[in-house]
Amino acid sequence: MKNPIEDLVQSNVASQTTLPAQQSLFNHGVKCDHYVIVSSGVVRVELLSTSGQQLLLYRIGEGQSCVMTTSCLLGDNQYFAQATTETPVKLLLIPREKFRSLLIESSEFRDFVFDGFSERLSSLMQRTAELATNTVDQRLAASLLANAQSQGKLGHEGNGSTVHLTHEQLAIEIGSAREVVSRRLAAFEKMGLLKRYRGHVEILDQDSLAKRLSLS
Amino acid sequence: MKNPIEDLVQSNVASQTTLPAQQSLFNHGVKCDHYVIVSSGVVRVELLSTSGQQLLLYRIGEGQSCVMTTSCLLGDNQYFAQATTETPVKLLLIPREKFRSLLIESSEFRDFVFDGFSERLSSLMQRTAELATNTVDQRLAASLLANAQSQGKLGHEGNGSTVHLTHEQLAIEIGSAREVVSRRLAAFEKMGLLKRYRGHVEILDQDSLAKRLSLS
DNA sequence: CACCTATCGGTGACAAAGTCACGGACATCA
DNA sequence: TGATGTCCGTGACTTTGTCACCGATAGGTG
Repeated sequence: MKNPIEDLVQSNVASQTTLPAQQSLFNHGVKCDHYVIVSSGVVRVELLSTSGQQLLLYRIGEGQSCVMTTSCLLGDNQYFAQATTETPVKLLLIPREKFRSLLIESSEFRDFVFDGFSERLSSLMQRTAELATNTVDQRLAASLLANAQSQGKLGHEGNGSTVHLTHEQLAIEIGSAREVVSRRLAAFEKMGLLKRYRGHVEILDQDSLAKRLSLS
Repeated sequence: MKNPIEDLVQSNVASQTTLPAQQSLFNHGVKCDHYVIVSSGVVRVELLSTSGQQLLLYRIGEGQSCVMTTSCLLGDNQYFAQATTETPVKLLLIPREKFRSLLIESSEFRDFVFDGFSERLSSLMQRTAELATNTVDQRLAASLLANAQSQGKLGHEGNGSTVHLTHEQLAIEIGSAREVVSRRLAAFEKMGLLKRYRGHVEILDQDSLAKRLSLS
């Protein structure tokens, strides 16, 4: 399905904004009176409990809409989640009234909005399932593989890759605690799967790591 | 917000079906080519993992739509969840084509559909937050209070109430294991908060139970 | 009634994960 | 060359989950 974003920009229906990285969305004028689409960059949505715990719920990538604000547009549901920019982000803003008329006029836009809801719901359920079902080892291995950036150093050492996340960040990623991640990483290192450094992890054996996803 | 269901029934746009309790929705002809609304009764949606674990995600009550099938209508997302009737259930079915045209013609219907999505998303996030944040004791106490049915026996004993759930069911409800629930209930009984019986729990001290929701 | 069977719940032993309280290592910057 | 803040390691402990097994109870059925 094609998203109708470019059309909107060209026809001046949507206005654009830019935000730097590490900014909270809801403290910066992006209120609930606009429909919001991320046109470039990544926004992370995470829960934060009263005790300061964090848990990553999902990310909003390029071309995806911020469902939370959409909900605000339509119902009056309260959310406990916080949205933060992970990278510099460009946003498309569509005023509430324009949003409503677009829903009526454009079947493509309607499908786009529904699809956003549908995908979010699906990914949230999937995430919940992973958290409830999989062990810390499995989730950690999955996160390492997902965040691995291959380091093709001039065709040399084709299997090496690095994860540029702190233990703290990995813990939020997989819904666990920093200490637990540290210990499991230490165990993985002892098995020769990876090497630990300050601020990043070097993955040595992707295949063995991948086997941990499903097994035992 | 008023839902436009009655209109739909009267105008013969929606067809009705009835299902008994404890039936899986997806094995009974309710396929993804209809938009589904629960007009009476309760449907529970739960995850089930490969190892047979269960986890209650949410319930669909009267006047609410089944978002999962809605998603199926629009996108092609896969779900790992299973929907089961908890009580006898009446369903309204709207064929896919009629659903699409309703979305265009009726702003009320459109709002209703969006609201369904929005509520689900909200409740799912809330549920995830509870599971991730609260302890077993807190969730158990909350579930007991939520499922307590007051037993006003002719104005006598105004504080007594009963929860007609097995330990197993309570465990699914709060996302824990049967044994854990048994042990925590035993502890609660030792504190004089409740009394255990086969198949149900009698709550003696609601106030003290309520205090466990937030504290320590 | 006696028996069978399925469900329900209790329990011990253990494993996995989370929490608390440290302290040390490293980087950055004045 | 401190001073500070972030990152990580670790021990001790609590909470929660898992496994294996058992007895108790309810509801049939001959």
